[in-house]
Amino acid sequence: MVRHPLSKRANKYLRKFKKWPHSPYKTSWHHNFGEQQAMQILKQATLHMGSSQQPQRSNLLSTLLDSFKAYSCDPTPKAYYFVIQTLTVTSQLQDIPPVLHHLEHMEKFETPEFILVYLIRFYGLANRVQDAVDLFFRIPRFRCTPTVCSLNLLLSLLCRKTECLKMVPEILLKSQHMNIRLEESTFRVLIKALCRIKRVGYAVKMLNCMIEDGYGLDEKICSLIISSLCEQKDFTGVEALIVWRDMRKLGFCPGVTDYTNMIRFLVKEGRGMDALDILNQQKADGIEPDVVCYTMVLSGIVAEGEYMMLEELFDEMLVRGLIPDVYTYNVYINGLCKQNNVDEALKIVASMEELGCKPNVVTYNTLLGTLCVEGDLAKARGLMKEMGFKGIELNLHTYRIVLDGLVGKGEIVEACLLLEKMLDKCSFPRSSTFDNIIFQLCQKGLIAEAMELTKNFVAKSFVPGARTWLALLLNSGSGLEYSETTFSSLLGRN
DNA sequence: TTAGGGTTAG
Repeated sequence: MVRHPLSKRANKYLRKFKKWPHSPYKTSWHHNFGEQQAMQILKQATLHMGSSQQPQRSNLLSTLLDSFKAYSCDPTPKAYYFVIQTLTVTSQLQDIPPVLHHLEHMEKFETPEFILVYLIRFYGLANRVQDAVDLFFRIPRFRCTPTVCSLNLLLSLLCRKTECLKMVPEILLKSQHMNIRLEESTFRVLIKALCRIKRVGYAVKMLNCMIEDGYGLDEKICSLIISSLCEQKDFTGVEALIVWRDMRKLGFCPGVTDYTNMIRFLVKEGRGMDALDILNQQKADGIEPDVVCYTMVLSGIVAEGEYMMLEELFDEMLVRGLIPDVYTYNVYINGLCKQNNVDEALKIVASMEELGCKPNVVTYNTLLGTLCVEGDLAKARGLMKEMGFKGIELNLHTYRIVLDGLVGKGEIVEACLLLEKMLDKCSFPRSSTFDNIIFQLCQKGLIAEAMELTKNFVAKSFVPGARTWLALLLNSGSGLEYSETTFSSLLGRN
């Protein structure tokens, strides 16, 4: 049986034929249904737009308006958002202004900020910074109250590019007229940008301004400044120490990460004793430094040649109950080696093994380095054998250290054997070392061997230095009698 | 809570 819903014979008890006034629920349902249908049409239109041979450009706004009109509904913010998203994703940027114009002049609803935030972000990331700025200032015209979200977004976009930074002060000033209250997050955006463009001094000034404005000291911002300046390559240790001191004066209580960042930075800058000072501050503040902090400071102290302090600090660490690991021992052993005290260093290796801490390739490289510089090749050979027994693989450093030791002592045959092992592993010597070996081979009249070695290394894309070519040329029987210096100047190298 | 830290270079 076919039912005719509108037939007069329809069951009068059916809800839709009741003669009650429309309930708000029913109206709302109808309304929602209409909006959903309109959205559906809109979405289908975009699907066709993508697949059609001739894309119906600039029709998306009309489709939006028509589809809602067909269901007697007003276009919703959601529909506008959909249109704007589609236009950005499909790069139809020229169609965005009419949509915004319509949204501004023809609609009545308060445009949700996230729609404008979306577009501002899109413009910013698409290198249309001016469009982003214009849209930001236009926000109130969409009956939308701009918040710090939009402001932070715009500022972070501007801060991405050095050339846009000059716009920041104006934006900040105008945002005050737009009644946007700056928040700590805003300062964080700005301070981050300042740190990135290496204006940490200004970042600190801004921090001072925040405090003067009654914001209270923000530990997160302080940490951000510390970590940012520690990442800067051309920031000096002295500058870092000044910032650190100033922030502490403002009442900053550094956390373990801040201490670690600072110590690492100072050590890298070659300021081991300043790093030690920071470590002492850390202890005084009741924050226990761990093995890693101690190891960093120890290495800084070794680099500065403060060996007395090395002993003292190593002992202090043990007294505090910290257990040194292989990194710590390696630093300590390096300190002993720097004092040419290899015997004591070897004792430490033995004792660390007793304590269950296995020496590694770095431990051995450190020892080998000193032995090779001292010219004690017998002990160096012994250590290499030991590495073999213990299954510690030689790495590039090991080869280069030992190779230099052999060359330095004129052990050219052994050096060549090691070079061949390196060749097998594609580990290349420093070109100066290689040049030296070739030079010495040639001097001994082993021209064919020198040629062969060079050929094999060059075949693996190794680039010898000028002295190799010079030695081979001078000894290749070409009859050339240029002096070595003439060749060097011809090749532009020494 | 986790990661971070160590060796060469005339």
